[in-house]
Amino acid sequence: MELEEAKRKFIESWGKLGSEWGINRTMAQVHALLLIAPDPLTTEEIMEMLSISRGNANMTLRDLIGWGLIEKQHKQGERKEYFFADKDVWNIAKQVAKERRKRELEPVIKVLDELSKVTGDASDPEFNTFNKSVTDINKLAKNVDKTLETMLGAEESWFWGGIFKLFK
Amino acid sequence: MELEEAKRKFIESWGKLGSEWGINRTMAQVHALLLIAPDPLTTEEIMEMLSISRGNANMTLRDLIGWGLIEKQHKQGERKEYFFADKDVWNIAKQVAKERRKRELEPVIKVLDELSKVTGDASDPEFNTFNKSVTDINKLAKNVDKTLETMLGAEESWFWGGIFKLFK
DNA sequence: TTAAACTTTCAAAACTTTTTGAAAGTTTAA
DNA sequence: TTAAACTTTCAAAAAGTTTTGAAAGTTTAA
Repeated sequence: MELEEAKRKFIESWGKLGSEWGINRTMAQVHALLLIAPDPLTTEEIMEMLSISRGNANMTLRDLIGWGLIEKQHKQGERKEYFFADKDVWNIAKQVAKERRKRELEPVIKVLDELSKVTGDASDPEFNTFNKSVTDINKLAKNVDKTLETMLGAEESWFWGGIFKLFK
Repeated sequence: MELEEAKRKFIESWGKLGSEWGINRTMAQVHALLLIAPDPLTTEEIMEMLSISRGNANMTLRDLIGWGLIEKQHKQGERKEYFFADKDVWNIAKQVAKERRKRELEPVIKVLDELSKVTGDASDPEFNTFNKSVTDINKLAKNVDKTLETMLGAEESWFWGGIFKLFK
């Protein structure tokens, strides 16, 4: 396979993966483009390379900055803004996990805590089934939350070394 | 909060979480409904309780079976089919992780392996940046894959006990 | 067999999300 | 100041996804 084709394929695959994980396709594609770009790119270049509109490019770039995945760079003497991606894969994974934890896991835990408090007749199967499921899911969610917290605070070394060894 | 309200809230939250994670809202809601139902439910009951159409209910139930999250049950002397959810939260998590690994992670690793093979001029920054990113992501993806494999084969005990303790 | 009871399918409709592009806003050099 | 260079916004359009419901298919009891 030739480099240009490989780049296209990479951008396409990253986009598809993103959309399967609830991150919009364009956002993932712009991220992919910046990941393989040796130098920072301008909005103009990104629009052109992915055939997307100015508005779309702008919004997507802002979102990516919000996720902590890319940064702006000013080049002295230039008016344009340049964008570049953090290329450290461990940072990327950490950043995404951190954001999703905050945006999704935390609100769910809040609801589950409330629902765990509901009281009822211990001889009512409706109540018992509800209570058991909610309590169990709450435990799992909190466990995942704590695990993430610990992992996000950790250094990358153990990760690259392979967590999986711990579970053998 | 009163039980009926709590049930509604649980179904709603589970649905929202599902849609944020690329599982469709109705599917997650039907799953939630079955999770808190003490006894198996018929298609008819599910349609009614969630105000969805027969076609939608049928499709969703089949999908949930495909994900290994619910099962059919025949009641002797009855024509209707009853559905119930596996209530073991660890099984649910395992099942979802297993499916997503198969459906999403595996295809990505396949593409990354191909892209890692692309050769080029070691003095070309375009090639170098591409190669470094692809190789790193490939390593991460394989690491995650192996970790999942190990976790999925493991018993639940260490999970409920808290993985995070291992990383302190 | 038959027909009632139930399940499945699928094209069209409803809904949701994403994208566009023109207009408004902002910044900067002169 | 001014105007050129650039960024941001947002309502409307396009694209994508989910849902509906009627029709077709299947199973079973008699």
